[in-house]
Order: sequence, then structure tokens, then C-alpha cells
Amino acid sequence: MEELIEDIAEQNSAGQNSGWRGSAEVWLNAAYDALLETGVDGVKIQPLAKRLNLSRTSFYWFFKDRKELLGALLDLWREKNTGNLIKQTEAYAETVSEAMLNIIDCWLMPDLFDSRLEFAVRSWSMQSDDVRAEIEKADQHRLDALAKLFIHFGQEERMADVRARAIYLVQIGYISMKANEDLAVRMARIPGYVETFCGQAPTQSELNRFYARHNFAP
Amino acid sequence: MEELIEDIAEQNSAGQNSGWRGSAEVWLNAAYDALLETGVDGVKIQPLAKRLNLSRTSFYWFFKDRKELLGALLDLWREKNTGNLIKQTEAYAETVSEAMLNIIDCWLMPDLFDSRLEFAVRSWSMQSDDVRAEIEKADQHRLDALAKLFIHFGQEERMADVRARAIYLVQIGYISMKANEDLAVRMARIPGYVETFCGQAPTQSELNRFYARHNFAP
DNA sequence: TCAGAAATGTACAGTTATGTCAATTTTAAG
DNA sequence: CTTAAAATTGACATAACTGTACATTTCTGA
Repeated sequence: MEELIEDIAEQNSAGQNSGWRGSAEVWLNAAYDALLETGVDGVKIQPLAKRLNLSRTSFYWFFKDRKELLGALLDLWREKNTGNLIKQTEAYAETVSEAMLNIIDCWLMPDLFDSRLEFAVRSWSMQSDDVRAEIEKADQHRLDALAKLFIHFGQEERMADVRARAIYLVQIGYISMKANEDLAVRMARIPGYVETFCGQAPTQSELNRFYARHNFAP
Repeated sequence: MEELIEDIAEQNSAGQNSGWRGSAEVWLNAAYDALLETGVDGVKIQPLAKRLNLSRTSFYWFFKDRKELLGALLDLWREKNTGNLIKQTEAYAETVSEAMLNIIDCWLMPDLFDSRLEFAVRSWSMQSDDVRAEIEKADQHRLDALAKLFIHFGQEERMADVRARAIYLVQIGYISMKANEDLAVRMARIPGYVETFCGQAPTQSELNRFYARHNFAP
């Protein structure tokens, strides 16, 4: 599995068209799209082959079976979402409110946190105990990192736990609403969220820095 | 569809064993269980028949087809969750914090809010635009009712919106974690949540009343 | 007790998926 | 241009599931 991801990265960066139509990457990308569009049960070899205009059986050149493909998808999720979120909890910040805004970056930048993938994987967990266990681990990691942040800024432990949950769960819940709001609407709520989550409103200069990095003019 | 639910309710309250092994109710219950355990894709006639020890085709006496069964499941969800949540926003309360605790009742009483069903339906929405539209409607209803509550207690509109989202989305997110924590752990967080959500800690007497109705001794 | 309604079951026809195998085509490298 | 590896393909063997038609059983009430 690890090798697979490396192979794909290699192929990616090299960008050399191998001449063949198929590749592990092509199949994995198609699987990723299907996962996001219709959930795990949409990730089926036959439909993917149709989309790719490839023979169904050619899939088995790159993957042992469907299970291995699903494993690769889960790897993708693991690497992407949890890693970046934890990085953001460690970003430089002088105040709690600034730290909050660093976290909120994840919810606004698809590169930092792939929320459609997150939702798809959480839905998937209904059918697979493996996936469920992975998610449980991820939630624990993420919540711990967030609580640590609040403690760093002087919150008492119990309240740090509650607030870590608040900022994290609001986002997980938001994902599940699949709201399709434009940036301005979402931005308008940010100061209120920061105040709610850490009991302290962000300063104007903190907000300005935040808006700037999101190319947003209030 | 409406008739179906009435029929079932009738049969329920009457409690008269009709002598037949199958009934719309029996199939719907089995479908409900399957939906909660493995998601929509687990709701298949053949497996349900096996579980019920009935011939697969006997299903078609009660339902036109699988689609109709799924429709009945969605009806079930619609009636149950949104209705009760909105009722709770209208419950008697003298302070914001008391009102918060009334809402939190939903998250602790399975009769008021079926969170496993909620999660299953949200996952289902990946595969069905109909379901997705229903959920969107439900979210709007619920958020409006919650915002109205905050406005009633003097919150300014923008902040009411943010706080309605906070209390609602934290719960939707929590559901998606499928945490299996015991009551004491969850109860310990309640005062912190109330303080975070409405910026005002609950009084001891409010908490006592809350604990009492959940049969909880702190 | 016996007709007819309610429910069940069997047989059939069709669809969609999975994975293996051997044959074939395509490509890159010498 | 040849050749061996890499990739593609169609044929085959299975398995689950859906829904329809029709025959059969089981219950209920006159």
C-alpha cells in the first residue's frame, strides 16, 4: 500500500506520459471521484472501467482486487486530512484568537482539509469496522492536538476539552450539511465563531491578516 | 406512504397479532435495523427476507418495490427527528442557559432524537438527490428554530445565527464520531458546552433540574 | 365449514457485479 | 527490427440481487 502511494507520487511529479492508457493512478483517481460522488458503494470496478474507457479486467493488472483499491483510498485520506490539521494547530500564533483563525484555515482551504473526502470516509465507516477504527484514531489525534492548543493559551483542562470539541465538531457537522454557501456568507460568521469558541473576539489586525491570506475583501 | 405509517401505528397500538408472520411493519423494522447497521446499501430485500425467515418475494405483497420501502424509511426519519427538536426549542425556559439544557435533552434522549438514524440518512444522501433535498430542508428548519430561540433571549441576529449553528453542528458532528462514551463523561462536558454556546454558565439549580430528568447523580 | 381475502412460496428471466485465465496488443529498450 | 516486459482484452465461471407470474397455503368471517 505504501509503495503504491509512492509509485503514484513518482509518476505524478515526473509527469511522464507512459504511453499506456491505464495506471494505478488513473484507477485510483477514478475511484476517488466515485467515492466523493456516491460513496463507497459507488466504487465498483465495472463502472470505473466504463468511465475510463478501459476493459474492466485491466484493473487487475494494477490492483489485486477491489479491497486493495479501497485500502489505497483510505491511505489517501489518512495522509491528507489528519496530517494537515495537526500542522495547523502548531502554526505560529500570539493569541488564542489568532490560533483559532489558523485552524479555520483548514475549513476554507481544500488543500489543507478535503471535507468531501472526510464525509465520504465517515459514511463508509458504517460498513467497515476497519474504517471505523481509523476514524476513531483520527478523531482522537485531532481533538488532542486542539485541546493542547487551548491549554497552551492558558485554558483550564476541562474547558480546553470542551472548546476543542466545539471547534472540531462544528466543522465535522458543517461538512455533513454539505452547505453550498459562498465565501462571503461563511466569512461573515468567522468573527462570531472565534468569539464563541475561545471566549475572546479576534482583533481587527488578526482578522485582516486572515482575510488577506484568503484573498477576501470584507 | 402516509397511509403506510398510519397503518403501522394502528397495528402497533392495537398490538393484535394478526397470525401472519409478515407485515409492512415487520419489513420496515427490519429495513430500519439494516439502515442503522450498514447504511442504505444494506437495505436489500433478499437479506431482509433471510433475517425474517420469509420468502424474499413475499415482500412484494406489502411494498411495490424497494424504492417504496426506502421512501417509508425516509418518512420515518422526517417525522421523528425534526419534529421533536423543534418542540424542544419551544419548551419553557426562564434563561438562555435553561433553554440550552432543553435542547441538550435531545442529544441525550433517544426518544427525542434518533442519532443513529440521523447519521444513516445523512450518509444515504450521498446517493440520492431526494434525500439530500430533504436533509437540506430539515437543517434549515432546525437552525431557524434554534436561532429564533437565541433572538428571543436578546441575542443580536448575527450572533444568534452563529450560536444556533454551534449548538446544532456540534451535535451533528458528535453523531458522526459515533463515540461510545458513557453518561458520566458526556454529562461532565455539559456545563462547559452551555457556557460556550450561550456565553453564560448555567446556574446550579438549572443543572440540578437537568440532572434530575436524566436520572443522573453528579 | 367453506369461500374469498391475505399472505407465502416457487420458478423464471434479467441485471450487475466479481475475479481468473489465456491470448493478444502495445510499448520501450537494446 | 526484435524482443521481452507491460498493459489490454474477451471468454468463462460465479454470485447477489431485483422483479413478475402463477400456484399454494393460511387465516377470517359469514
